[in-house]
Amino acid sequence: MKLAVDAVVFSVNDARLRILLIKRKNQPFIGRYALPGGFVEQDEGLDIAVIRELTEETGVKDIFLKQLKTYGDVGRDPRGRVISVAYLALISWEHKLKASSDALRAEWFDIGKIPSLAFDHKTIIDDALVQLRLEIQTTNISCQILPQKFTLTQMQHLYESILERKLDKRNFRKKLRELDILKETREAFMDGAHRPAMLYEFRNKAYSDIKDKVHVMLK
Amino acid sequence: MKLAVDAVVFSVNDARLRILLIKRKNQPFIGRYALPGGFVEQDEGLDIAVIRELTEETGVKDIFLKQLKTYGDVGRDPRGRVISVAYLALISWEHKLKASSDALRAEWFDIGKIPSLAFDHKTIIDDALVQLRLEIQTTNISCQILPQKFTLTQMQHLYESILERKLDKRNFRKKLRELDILKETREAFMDGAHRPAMLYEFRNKAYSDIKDKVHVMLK
DNA sequence: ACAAAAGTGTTCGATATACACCCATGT
DNA sequence: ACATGGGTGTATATCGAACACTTTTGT
Repeated sequence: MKLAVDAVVFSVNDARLRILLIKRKNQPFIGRYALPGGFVEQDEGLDIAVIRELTEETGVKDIFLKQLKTYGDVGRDPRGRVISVAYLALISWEHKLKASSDALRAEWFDIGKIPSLAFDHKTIIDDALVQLRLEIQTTNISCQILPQKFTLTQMQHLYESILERKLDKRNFRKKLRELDILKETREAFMDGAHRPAMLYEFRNKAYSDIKDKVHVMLK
Repeated sequence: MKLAVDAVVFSVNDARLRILLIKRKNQPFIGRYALPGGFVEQDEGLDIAVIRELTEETGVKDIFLKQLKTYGDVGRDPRGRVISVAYLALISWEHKLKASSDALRAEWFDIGKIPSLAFDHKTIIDDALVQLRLEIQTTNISCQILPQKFTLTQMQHLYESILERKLDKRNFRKKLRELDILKETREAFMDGAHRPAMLYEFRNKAYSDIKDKVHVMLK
């Protein structure tokens, strides 16, 4: 019986939610894409193992991790009994891939354009998305996936791509004002022939519930 | 490296939330109380393993199970590396303990009067309570812990003992009416020198989100 | 008659939702 | 001047919270 960890790594770029996948270079499922992950060592904690694997395989550092669920079906790995502890992982597009040795196999996919995957990894991603949808509505978890400084439109697009629905700009901003979790920087962000946008940052980047209440970010 | 499952089994009786614990009869922690559970067999799924262990140790059948979290700290078991997948388990007081051979060691404790526990089981219970508090506010999970037929006051007491706060009777009942998840039986329940209470049952005992929305049951 | 829990509606404040126009910039 | 996305407020509807008295039974 072997114990593995796998990470569903999300990031956002260009208003689209992205997921990190690895092209397998060993059997089984050689050539197929899979979640980054690997076996846990004998004297290694689970969280440590995920961090190690992500660093090895993707060069990514500074990752927010949250344990998701453990997958232990008997037939899930053709090599034999492998139990995998899945993690939800979030990083900002800023500090993705410093292209370590092994990292070449890591590729970002648009959520919704995910290729056929090895093992039960599609199921794991589906579960991760459900969890992410819950968390983004009830916690300040988006601070883990947005860049340090961001515009409110970027943030709204992140919410929209995770929730898969349009939100109302004025209501979204009003809610953010009430929550008082952001602060203005005095910097503007320009990316086209239009009025520059104010850049914001989180007052507190520690993961926490919003308003210590079940709470919904709305239309 | 060994894989175990442990279950945090909740039930409710006499308006108090109860938890099922086992007195250990082996080292380590001999004589201490612990969560029911045990090692997963080589060709056994996780869910199957929990059901088997619960049946063996407690005689309990017909249990609602939901995977909670996996505990894999290196030092959590003095015998060596043991990873434990924890489950939230709910049963109605009706079909608890048919006293199987091994079941004698199983005892129900009032939540809040939990003795000192083996391993990291106290942490697991704390995590389970957080999860249960979330679920009872957003799903119809209470159908898994209430008896088949129950009074609204019994149900309210269940909510109150899980949420650890008083709820308002009229608001609680109004909300239940709006949710339309219960139906009246035509039976009355009597247990003292007072007006008899109507017995209700769930329209649908399948676990599901309430109103497919994040939703709060209130004061 | 009294004690004890069951049952039942209304009012008020807070929050959710819907919605349209002006602003600053590059070309 | 126009095209593009940035930025802003108000009115209505829905939902949450507070609150007290009558009913039915056993003793």
